Amino acid sequence: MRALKLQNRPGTGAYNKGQERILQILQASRDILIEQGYSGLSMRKIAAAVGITIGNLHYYYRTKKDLLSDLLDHVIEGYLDTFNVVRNNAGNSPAKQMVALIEFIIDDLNTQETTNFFPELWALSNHDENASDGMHTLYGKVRKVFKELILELNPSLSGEDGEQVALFITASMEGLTPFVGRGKPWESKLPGMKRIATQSFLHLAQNIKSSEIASLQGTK
Amino acid sequence: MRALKLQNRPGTGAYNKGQERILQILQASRDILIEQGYSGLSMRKIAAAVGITIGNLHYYYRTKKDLLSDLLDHVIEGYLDTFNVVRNNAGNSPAKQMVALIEFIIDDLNTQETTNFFPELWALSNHDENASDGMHTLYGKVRKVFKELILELNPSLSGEDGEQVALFITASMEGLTPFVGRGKPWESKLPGMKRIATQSFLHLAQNIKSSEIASLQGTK
DNA sequence: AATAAAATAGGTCCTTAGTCCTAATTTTGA
DNA sequence: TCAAAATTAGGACTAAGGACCTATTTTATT
Repeated sequence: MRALKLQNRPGTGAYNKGQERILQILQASRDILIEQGYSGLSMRKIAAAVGITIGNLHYYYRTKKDLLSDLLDHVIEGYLDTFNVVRNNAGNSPAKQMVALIEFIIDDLNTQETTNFFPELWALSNHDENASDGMHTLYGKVRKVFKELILELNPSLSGEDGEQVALFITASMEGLTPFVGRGKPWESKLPGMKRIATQSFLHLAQNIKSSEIASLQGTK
Repeated sequence: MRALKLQNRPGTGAYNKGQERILQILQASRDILIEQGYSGLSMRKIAAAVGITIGNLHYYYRTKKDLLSDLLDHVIEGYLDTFNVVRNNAGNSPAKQMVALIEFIIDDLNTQETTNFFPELWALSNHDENASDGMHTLYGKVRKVFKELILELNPSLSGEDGEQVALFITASMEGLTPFVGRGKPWESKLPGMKRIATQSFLHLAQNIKSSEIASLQGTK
C-alpha cells in the first residue's frame, strides 16, 4: 500500500473508512478523467460514482483543484512504481535494461489508462502549474534512469549529452501515444513500433557522438 | 485566402461582413483555446473577444460542437498549408526535403500555438470523434509525405514498411511538444533535439531493413 | 458505556454555460 | 430605391457545476 500524500482537509482520512473513501474518490476520479476528459470531470459525477453526496466529497477535498492535484499525484505515483519494478526485473546489462524499459513504455501506451490519461496531463500542464509540476517530476525520474543507461552504453558522452539523448528518446516514445495507443488508428502497428524503437534508440545511444549533439556556434 | 468549409447555418457568411465575422470568431476561439484550453473555451468568452453578443455568435454557430469542428479544421488547414510550402521550398533531394521538414516541424513545436494546440487536440480526440477525424486526417497527410521520402531514400522497403517508419518518425517528433515546446522546461534544448532528430531519423530511414520491422511470427 | 472526532446527508446559494427567441438594424442586389 | 436576406442585440430559460453550511450518524478510544 502506497502512502497517500494528501492535500485534503486536516483530520480527514484518520479512520479506516476515511482512508478507503479517499482511495475510492481517487479511483472514480481517475476513471472519469480517462473516459470523459477533464472537461467531463465534475464533483457531482465523482460523488455519484463513489456513491456519496457532494457535501461528503467536499469534506475530503475542499476544492476541485485540491482533488485534481491529489489525483494526478496518485496516478503518476502508480506509473512510477510499475516503471521501477520493470527496471529492477530487467537484469544488469544496460542494453537489456534499456530494451526492457522501452518495451514496457510502448506496451503501456496501449493501455486505456495511459492512452487517455497522458494527453490529458499534457494539455492540463499548459494551463495548470500543478499539473505541469507533477508531469515534469515524473518524466524527470524516467529520464534519470535512461540517462544512466545511456552513459553506460556510451561513456564518451558528457552528462549533459546523456540528458539530451534521454530527453529525445523518452519524448519520442510518448509521441506514439496518440497514434498507437488503445483504440487509436495504428494500434495494430504497436509491435512494429516497438521493434523500430528498440533498434533505433539503442543504436542512437551507442553511436551518437558528443560533437553531433552540441551546438557548433557557442550559444552560451 | 483559404476557402472555408463551414458547418454553420445555411445563409450565414453570404455578405462580406459575415465572412469576416466568421474569421474573427475562429481567430478568437483559437486564441482562447490556446491560452485557456478546451475547458476554458465558452461561447460567452468567444463572443466577448470578438465584440458581439451571444445571440449573434449562435447565429453563426448553432452549437458549440459545430464551432469546435470548424475551429479544428481551420487551424489544421493552416498548419498543412505551411507544411506544404516548406516542402516545396526544400529542393529535389529527398534527404534535403526530409531534413527541412524535420527541422520545420521541430521548430514549429516551439511556437505558442503549436505547443498548446496540439496536446489539446490529442486530448480532445480521445472523446470527440470529430476531433479524432480531423487529427488523423492531418497526420495522415504528413505521413504520406514522409513515406514517399523514406521510400526514395530506402528503395528496399515495402510500402507498408515505409508507412510504419513514417509513423514512427512523425509520432516521435510530436512527442517532443510537451517537453521542448514554447515555455516548456527543455525549450532551450530545441537545437540539440533538432540535431539528434535529423541525424537519427535520416539514419533510420536509410538503413533500416524490412526484416527488422516485420513481425517474425505471422500475427495476422 | 461515554465521548470526541470523523464521516455523512441533504439542502442552499451563486455563477457559468449552452441554447433559443424575437424584434430591430444593416447590407446587397435587382 | 427598396425589398429580401443577412446580421445584430438583448434578453430569457434551463441545466450543471463549484462551494458552503448544519444537523445527524458513525467510528474509534478511553
